[in-house]
Parts: sequence; C-alpha cells; structure tokens
Amino acid sequence: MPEFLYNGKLYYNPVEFAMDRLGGTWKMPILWRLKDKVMRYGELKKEIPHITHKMLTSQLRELEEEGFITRRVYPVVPPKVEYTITRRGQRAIVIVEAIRNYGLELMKEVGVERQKQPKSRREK
Amino acid sequence: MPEFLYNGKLYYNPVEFAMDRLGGTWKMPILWRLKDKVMRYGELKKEIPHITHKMLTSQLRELEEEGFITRRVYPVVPPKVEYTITRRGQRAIVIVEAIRNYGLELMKEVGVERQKQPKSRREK
DNA sequence: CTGGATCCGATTTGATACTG
DNA sequence: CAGTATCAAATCGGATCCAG
Repeated sequence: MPEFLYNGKLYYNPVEFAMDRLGGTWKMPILWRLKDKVMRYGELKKEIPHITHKMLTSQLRELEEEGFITRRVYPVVPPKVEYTITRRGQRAIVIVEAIRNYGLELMKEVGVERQKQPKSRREK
Repeated sequence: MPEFLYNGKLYYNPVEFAMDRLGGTWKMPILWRLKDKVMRYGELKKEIPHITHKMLTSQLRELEEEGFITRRVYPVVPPKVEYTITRRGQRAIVIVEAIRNYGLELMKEVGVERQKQPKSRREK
C-alpha cells in the first residue's frame, strides 16, 4: 500500500489524494461552471443557488491554492473579481465529467425523479 | 439546475449524487480491493491497515445498501462473512480507476514522494 | 470472527454580522 | 461587490465495550 505525506497530511492512496483536492459537495460543481467561461464571484453565487457565501469563498480559495483556478482582482470600486480555470483545472474537468455521467447513469438506474419546475414560478 | 430527492435527501446535481455513494475516505479503497476477488471481513481489515473497525463496518453497510457489494453470511461458528462486488460495483470500478489514475498523475505533477519501505521491515 | 452500540472530541458547515 | 470573522449546529471519526 502506498502511503505518503503531502503538505503535512498523510495519504493512504492516490484516490484519497485526488478526492482531497476535488471532493466535497462544492468543488466539482464550481469547476464545472468555470469549464468554459470566466466568471465573477456573484455569477458563480447565482448559478449555484444553495451554496453559502462562506462555502463558496472557502472552496474558491482551496481550488486556487491547489492550482485548479486563478483569481484575478480588478482594482475598481465596487470590487470585481474573476475566476478562471487553469490547465490543471481543465484536466480535472475530464474526471468531473466522468463522475457526472456516472452519476446520471446511477440516477437512471435507481429511478431518481427530476424535480419538475412549475411553469410559471422559475427559480430566481 | 437539476435538483432532486432520493431517500429523503436533497441533491443538487449528478456529481453530488455519485459522490454521496462513492465518496468518503474508504468506499473506493474498499471497492478497489473487492474488484477481482471475494474477501472476508478480516481480510479487508488487514489489507486496509488504517481503517478502524467502525469505519469498515459502516462503509460496508452503506456499499451494500446502495447495491455495490453483496454480503454473504455463513452460519458457522466462528462467523464467516464474505463480501463480493456486484455488477453495479464493477461499473463503479471504472470510475474509481479513472480517479486513481488521475490521482497518480496529480501526485507526479506536484512532486509527491512515495514513502520508501525499509527493505527488511515490510508492512504486515 | 464479525458486528452493533455508545461516548466524546475533532472537523465541517451554516447563519450572521461587519468591512473596504 | 467581494470577502473576513465569529459562534453555534451538525456531522464525522476514533476508542471502547458488549454480544452471538
């Protein structure tokens, strides 16, 4: 069994190492949004409705630290910050996509019902 | 944004759905061990040295509930229980393998050092 | 040998208030 | 608009004990 240290943390296998970087509820959804476009903080917040402010900022920080996205601050007021996916992030998208497709497959298999949005009351 | 209920829990996207079933520190390593062989509880425990009793049993239960493995009890004393991967589990292995390879790639990229095992003191 | 139950500390997350 | 700080709630994980 491989076993190694990285940034002071002990990992037992490559899966754990990868999941420590991409896992959790929000990192992959965030990366997915940045897949093919630059986005501002507020745009991400709108497109991922249930994420809290705290989680969005903390997950963006971690993704940045690990080199999956870059953060660009424009020195204007009010502040403007753009997030862009990096080459490493693009590589991760391949995995996210595989997991996403697998999730869809699994949902079909177990018969998950998509929530119907009432016609005249769409999510804001 | 899709959004759906399954077993009383709310999910926001397919990635989250998949990760809820395969995520966590131990589920993929367990599945990985069962990839091509039937194993008893004690064998799994030995091959995944750092997992605790509690985590191994709880993760095996969840994998079973979600249909990734089957549990076969032999009515003997002392008890003998075998765990086998299912077709659904085999399908998941494809994903585990993708993540595993990605993890290895990432480790190389960031320069993770594998722990060298001293020649005469191998892990038991 | 396998596994359930309990206790308890550590870690994660959410809500809220405050800032330039 | 974007971000930080703080506190409380919830979840997770490890250690331990008991049981068939």
